[in-house]
Amino acid sequence: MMGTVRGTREIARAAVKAELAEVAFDLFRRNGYDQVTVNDVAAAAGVSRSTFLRYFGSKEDAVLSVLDAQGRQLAEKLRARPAGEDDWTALRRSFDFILEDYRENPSGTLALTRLVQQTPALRARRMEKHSGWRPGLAQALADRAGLPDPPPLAPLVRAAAALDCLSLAIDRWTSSDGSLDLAALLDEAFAALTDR
Amino acid sequence: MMGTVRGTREIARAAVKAELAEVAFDLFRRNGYDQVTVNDVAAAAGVSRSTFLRYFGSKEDAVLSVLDAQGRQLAEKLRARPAGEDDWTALRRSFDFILEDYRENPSGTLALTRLVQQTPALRARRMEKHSGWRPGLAQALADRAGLPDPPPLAPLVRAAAALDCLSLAIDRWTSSDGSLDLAALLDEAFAALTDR
DNA sequence: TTAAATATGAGACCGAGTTTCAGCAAGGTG
DNA sequence: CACCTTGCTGAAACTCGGTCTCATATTTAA
Repeated sequence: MMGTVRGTREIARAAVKAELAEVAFDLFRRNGYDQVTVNDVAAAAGVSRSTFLRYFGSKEDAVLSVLDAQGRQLAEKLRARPAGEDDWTALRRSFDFILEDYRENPSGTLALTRLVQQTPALRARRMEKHSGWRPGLAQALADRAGLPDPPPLAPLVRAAAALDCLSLAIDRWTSSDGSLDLAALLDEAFAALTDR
Repeated sequence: MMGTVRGTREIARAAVKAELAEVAFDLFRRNGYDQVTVNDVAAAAGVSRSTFLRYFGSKEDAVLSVLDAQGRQLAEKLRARPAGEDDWTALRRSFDFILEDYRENPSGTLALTRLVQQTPALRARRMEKHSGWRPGLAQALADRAGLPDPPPLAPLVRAAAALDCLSLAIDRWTSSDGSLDLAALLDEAFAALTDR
């Protein structure tokens, strides 16, 4: 399977979007999410309100649009796990690529997760995105197990629980200011599910 | 421990609130949540917009304020479970009182869960409420197990996973138009967690 | 060069939610 | 009975996020 072909147009769009996201994030972090209006961000980025809202469907997405790619990758990673592996191990291992981001850039990710944690609107939106990942992950689990369509409750429940482990581990890591080991926290969370 | 003393004032307030909720629900169900404005509901209930928004902090809460009581009761029920019981059984059993509502009034609960399922804003708000229940349930589990403060990840993870079971089972039951057995679905969901 | 597609900006518009203020009914006190 | 306090209500102004429309570039393709 080939990577998606991206014209110069698309690349330019992505660059602008990244720029806007960074401007927005800096403002939010400095002055607080609720204190900064969409107008403020647009003005700071030298762009109109309309344009800003065309790049991000909502104010929250200026912070959380990174998660969209993560969700897609996550389903891929899960499908790439060896066939014999049990659900919990497969789910846990498919999270590894996310942990890399946190390991490579702790200060950046910490700033972001802190902002999310402090802002109810962002917390809620993150949960929505996570819950949007559930069907894809559940389908991946069902396919791996050769389950009939439509899949029963079990894979959905496991996907949901695993995603909870991820968010809860990240939240705890954030609360510790990054001093705890995120991978260990995630293992601990999964253990709470698999140990009797 | 005695029940809370409620003056006539409080009772009147509760009655008005219930009346408003019903008017709102009927309108939402008939015309769709997004098509009905807060003004519409207020007018239909013969009350001002201000008053409506004083009773319910938000439009969503006109539908979902019932969950607030459920959350409080849930923590109580969990604390009332026998000491020796394992976490999963205690969590599962503490959900029983919720299932009673569904058994007693299937058509009403079906209409409500359908509305919630069809409306992204309501789905999101329900998730927020559920996630707000997690700390209370986790604390109850930690207290039962005699865990030190602050509780580790495990009880939080288990509370979250159990609540996912509840929502997923209810959603599946709703999708089946109430034809499946909700208690069996909930058992099935929990089994996906406890079975290896 | 021309024509079609695409990105931007501007402004009107809608609806949720907050805040302020004024009126009003109920209940207690002298 | 008159008085005053307390709390509920309605009206209106305001902020802000999000949608929609239209006009105007700017680019790409033919």
